[in-house]
Amino acid sequence: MAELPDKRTAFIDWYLAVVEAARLTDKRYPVKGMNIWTPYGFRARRNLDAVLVREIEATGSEALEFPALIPANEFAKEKEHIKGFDAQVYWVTKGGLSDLDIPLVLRPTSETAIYPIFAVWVRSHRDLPLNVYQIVNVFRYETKTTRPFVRVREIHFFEEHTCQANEEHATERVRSNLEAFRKMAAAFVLPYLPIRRPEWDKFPGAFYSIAFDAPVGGARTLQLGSVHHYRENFSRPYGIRYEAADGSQQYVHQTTFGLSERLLGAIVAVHGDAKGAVFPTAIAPYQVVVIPIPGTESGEGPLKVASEAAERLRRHGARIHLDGGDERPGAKYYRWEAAGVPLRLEVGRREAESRTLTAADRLGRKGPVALDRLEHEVGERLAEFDRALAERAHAAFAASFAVARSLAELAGSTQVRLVAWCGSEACGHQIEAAIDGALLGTPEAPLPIDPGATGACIACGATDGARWALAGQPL
RNA sequence: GGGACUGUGGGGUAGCUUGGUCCAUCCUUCGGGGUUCGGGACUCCGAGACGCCAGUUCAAAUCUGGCCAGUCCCA
Repeated sequence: MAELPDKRTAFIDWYLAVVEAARLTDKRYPVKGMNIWTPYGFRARRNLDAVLVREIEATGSEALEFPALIPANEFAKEKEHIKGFDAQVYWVTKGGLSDLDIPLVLRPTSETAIYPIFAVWVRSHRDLPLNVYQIVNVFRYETKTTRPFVRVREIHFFEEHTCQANEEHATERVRSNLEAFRKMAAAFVLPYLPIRRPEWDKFPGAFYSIAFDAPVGGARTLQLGSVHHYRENFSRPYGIRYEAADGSQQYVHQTTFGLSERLLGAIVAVHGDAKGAVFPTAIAPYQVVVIPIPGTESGEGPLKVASEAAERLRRHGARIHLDGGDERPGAKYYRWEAAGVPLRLEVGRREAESRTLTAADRLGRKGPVALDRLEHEVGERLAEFDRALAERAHAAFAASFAVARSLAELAGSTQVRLVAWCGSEACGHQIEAAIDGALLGTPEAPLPIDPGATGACIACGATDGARWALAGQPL
């Protein structure tokens, strides 16, 4: 079996090889940017979605689902939004053999599908807040190279859409989303930084956008998701108004919160190593794989003990796989390590006789597990694995940032850079050119390193209004 | 939108410059047999490909054109 490419020097090749070796998708579907979710990959996706659902519903949001097709005239109502998505929509222009009177857009995101209906639903201040989300597929005609999970044309999309009584409440909703994402990211063991995007890079039609960026090696970053404050930018064109307590008519202020399977890509990119993927237990398709080692003369002992252990753990609620195939044990170890399974339990003659299994976690720690205390000890080892994974990820996170004091210093960056920025678009673009990437924006949370005093804008030298911003190379 | 490059079994490849030695190489994968069995076993048998359509030629994986698909660079 071939070695994986080196993660540090050939990141993209490594990433593609890991996705392939872990068997998360099948990329052979003959439409660009549309991958097949294999049973194993689908399990990961389902676990991921479960976390999203749990955390968003904890904030009082309700699931619903809108249709996938949007009439062209509704799609065109908000000018900035259209400009932003025009070039990447798929059109449905025919029904059977005849042309449609009104062409339909296959949703690239669902504002324009949902908001005409919000206008009907929202009548009174008593209808507010309206917090709903859906998990659906959206379609974007990406022109750049597509990559599994990270840049696809059929996106598995989580989108929350809300209506609030006023700007303050909408700001409050944004905060609540940031907090919900903090909990989601904890389950994924993904360190990230919430960053307010610069004006020219906010969501088309938004008042402002806050994105979650994770460093994934070198100066590269991956946007994990985003939260947007729309103010009245959509409620005006779509006529989403309510009658306030004082009898006046008011436009709602809206927010959205978007996430996708990119999170899975980030989990692979951040945690993966030279052996393949590494899944945190919350997402792992299988949390434990049990491998019986029959041996030549050990009889049925190992097999019986292995299935007993698997059955008990399954009843206990663990996601478990018993690998009873007739490959040699070593081949199975490699396979499940590449697949990112957190914990492996080995059952050979020795284990069967002593009723003590051998556990090996994906980070390389090994030790005995008494069959008597199986559920408890496996639970502890999984928790310990998550802790160690978090520690490793946070160490890498902290090491991913460095201050740059001049534009020249940005060239060839091997870290995400903190730069002093005056806030002007012209300077922003100079910074982007210097790092051959993007000015990600200004942090919305404490920085992972202490950069000291801001000083002067790295591009124009102005000291007035200069603040810390982040620059990197988005994947 | 402009340009460059690339398409060979399920995956990765050799062959292409200079057409014939190719009913296409090697690794992997898959099916079957035997020996094995605590970190990717060995061996034997078998399966599986020249992106599509035209053209040039006695002869095309190889040359030409168009199409399709993909990759990279520039806007």
